[in-house]
Amino acid sequence: MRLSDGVEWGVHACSLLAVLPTGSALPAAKLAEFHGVPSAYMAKHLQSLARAGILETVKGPRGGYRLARPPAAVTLLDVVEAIDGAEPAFRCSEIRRRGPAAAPAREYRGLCGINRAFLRADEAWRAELRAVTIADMALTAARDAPPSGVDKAARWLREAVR
Amino acid sequence: MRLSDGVEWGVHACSLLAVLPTGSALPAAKLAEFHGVPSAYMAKHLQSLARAGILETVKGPRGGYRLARPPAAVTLLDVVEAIDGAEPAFRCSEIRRRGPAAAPAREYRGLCGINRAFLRADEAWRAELRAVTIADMALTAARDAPPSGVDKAARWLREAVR
DNA sequence: GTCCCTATACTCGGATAGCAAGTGTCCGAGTATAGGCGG
DNA sequence: CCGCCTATACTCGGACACTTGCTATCCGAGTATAGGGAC
Repeated sequence: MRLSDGVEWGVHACSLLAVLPTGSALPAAKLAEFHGVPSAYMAKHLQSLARAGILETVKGPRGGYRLARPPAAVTLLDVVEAIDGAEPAFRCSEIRRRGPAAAPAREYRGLCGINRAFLRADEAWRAELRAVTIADMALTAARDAPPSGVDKAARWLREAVR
Repeated sequence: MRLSDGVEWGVHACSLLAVLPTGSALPAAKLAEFHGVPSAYMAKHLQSLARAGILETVKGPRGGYRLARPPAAVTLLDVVEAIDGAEPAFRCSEIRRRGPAAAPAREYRGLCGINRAFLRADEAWRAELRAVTIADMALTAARDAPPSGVDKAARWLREAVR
């Protein structure tokens, strides 16, 4: 089981957009450059985020992406589901209804017990991600990063958003 | 993000092995037949479970697989990690250290905040799966299944383990 | 009748193809801007 | 000097190859068993 790399990029991108001056936007190419990742692929994931209503797009010159909501109103789960999809990791194929011991399908009531257990685990995972917001991530990143890094980032941002 | 299908098969297989008479074993082909899945592929996952010490193998005629521990001592997490691997779903590629705002690598102390958040979620997921055992699953399956299905399964098992 | 030996058939185990989803890239559609032109 | 128009360049957006890892399968190595033969 592996989460798409795009999720990591998406969270980082949103965290950077969270500290953007109000009203301004950052194009995909700049976001990719800042994180040192391929521009075209970053753009793909930003599109997913925009489609999900997390980012809003500004077209034309001086356009780009910006957060569509306050950073504190965007959870990690929002980003994960936008990029990776909202389906649970465990997908029950109802194999209990197959094989020689199977009963008629209509006699099975409720979900398979195994499925229920995995859905509970999935919900616990989601709850944890729902409790963390992009605002938290931006703050943590600023707090944890080396001072020289924060400084360079601020300088770069001023130049990029010009 | 998607969990391997083999995990579902593995849990079902272990649940069936949990109700096996003590000392007997069930070959991969029979386990596959019972669940209506391809025999060779089921065998592959059973091998993973055996390698992880969850199942033990009995070679030769009347051989097969059986649980290596009491069903209550095998958790869903054990099965998941045996088949799907134990690595966390989110893998941090440290992109914070790349790009124009990066500081020298040695200045970064501790894990990336985003990574920490995802690891917390991962741990919550694991804790939930660690709390459920194969014994629970076998019991639940027997309780939830239609009576006719339980009956057919018992009959089939008696015949298969012969 | 009992013990031993051998051939058998059945089991697991790892090495081998096929396929789907994620990874990475490109070019076209649309638009705010900047400059030039006319009034 | 001011307002309008047009051309421009910059942006996103979806459609197109490629690679990795999961899916599915096969045949070989090893062993408990069952049957036959000797004592």
